[in-house]
Amino acid sequence: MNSSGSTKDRILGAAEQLFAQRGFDGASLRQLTAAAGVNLAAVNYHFGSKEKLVEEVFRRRLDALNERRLTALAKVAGAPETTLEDVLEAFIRPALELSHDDGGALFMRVLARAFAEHDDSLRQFLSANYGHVMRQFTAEFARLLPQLGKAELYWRIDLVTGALTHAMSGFGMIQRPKDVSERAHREQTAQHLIRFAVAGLSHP
Amino acid sequence: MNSSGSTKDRILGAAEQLFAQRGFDGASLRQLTAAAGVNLAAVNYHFGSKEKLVEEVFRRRLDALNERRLTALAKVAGAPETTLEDVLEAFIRPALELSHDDGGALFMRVLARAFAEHDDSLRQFLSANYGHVMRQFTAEFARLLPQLGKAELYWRIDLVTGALTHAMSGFGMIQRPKDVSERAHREQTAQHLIRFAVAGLSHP
DNA sequence: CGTATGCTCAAACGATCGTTTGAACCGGCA
DNA sequence: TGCCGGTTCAAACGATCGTTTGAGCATACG
Repeated sequence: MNSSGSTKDRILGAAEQLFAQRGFDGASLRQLTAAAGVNLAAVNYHFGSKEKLVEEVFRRRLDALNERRLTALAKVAGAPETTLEDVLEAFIRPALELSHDDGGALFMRVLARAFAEHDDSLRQFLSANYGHVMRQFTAEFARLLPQLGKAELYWRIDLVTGALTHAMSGFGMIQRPKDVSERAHREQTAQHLIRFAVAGLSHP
Repeated sequence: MNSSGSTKDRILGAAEQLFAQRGFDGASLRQLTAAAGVNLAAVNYHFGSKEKLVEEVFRRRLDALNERRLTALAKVAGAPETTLEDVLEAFIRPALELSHDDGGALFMRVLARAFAEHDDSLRQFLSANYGHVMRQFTAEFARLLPQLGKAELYWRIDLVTGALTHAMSGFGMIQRPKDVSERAHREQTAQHLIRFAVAGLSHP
């Protein structure tokens, strides 16, 4: 049972963990409030409903993540010397750094679940609030890969997105060996993902 | 309401559709049996429990899919003239053909959900029954990519798997244009996936 | 001090879940 | 015809779900 921070924060932390573990439907408010060490009614009091709580779990992480992504992108977008690697770094590194924050790694699993669940209201919420981020990155990819048709570019971005989502949500078998520091492992992971994405985007 | 075939088949068909649509937890037996046009108690009578029904949904499709994958792999495995494309064809084409069977496309979504849901008993079932397929493909990839270390190879296979799962479950934006025949679109899709996977696996 | 406000609490609400029950129905065989 | 194993049926079971209620508590302000 978590007992630090405000009631709202304790609920959000426990929600992140249980949503990653059992899904949005699978995690009940009773399990969740018990894990957070708060009363059952606290969720509806502070968030209004379970669905609003789900949205708040996303908002808390995605606001920070996407701001960092767009900041990094703005530093390289449009510049003549910018490479594909630069843009991919702007997209990938903020996510890997988030994975290092406490609870951040769990959130990537929650995010992957959101992709898998075809819940319409959740997808609408994500698209409405964060769709512009993907659009900006796509525009920069299009600039750097002028030889690709629109359909071809979308295909490749779609496949790269799938690979990154899969990898960053930790479903894969890749785990940090004990003799590698966390910082070094993150660097290795970034290199793997970026080189893979470059190959997938720019192959002939 | 579906009203063709045996009760068991009607249940399996409706289950595939509703599991893809709302997830394993999200689809209730009451919705499911209503869609199949059978009595609520029929699921427990024919399958024993909801969990066993889930396993049977997987078994029905995966037995056929993996048999075709292994047959195709056996035709090229170990041969000196075999290319990476050949092995990837053996892996990808049976899945794309399955997507064409009635209900098969839905099943790929169900499969993607199984990846996203971290339900232990389901993962154990899949690993125990179909783990050998991935192992055989991995061995052949290792033979064709001798320059890659074990860790590097696993990384790349993991990323490619994520991309293919994502793409084949139809989460992406790629849809068949109206002026392209279904057969031609499947061929285009196969080419996209295979070229992408080759680039991701064999980049320098 | 008194009271207003924000929050927590145990308890209950109606709905829905997976599962079980026992009777009804059905075709084939003695 | 009469019975019998396999199947379907409506109904009910206890459990659990998200949500609501109203009393109780604490802190701050007049």
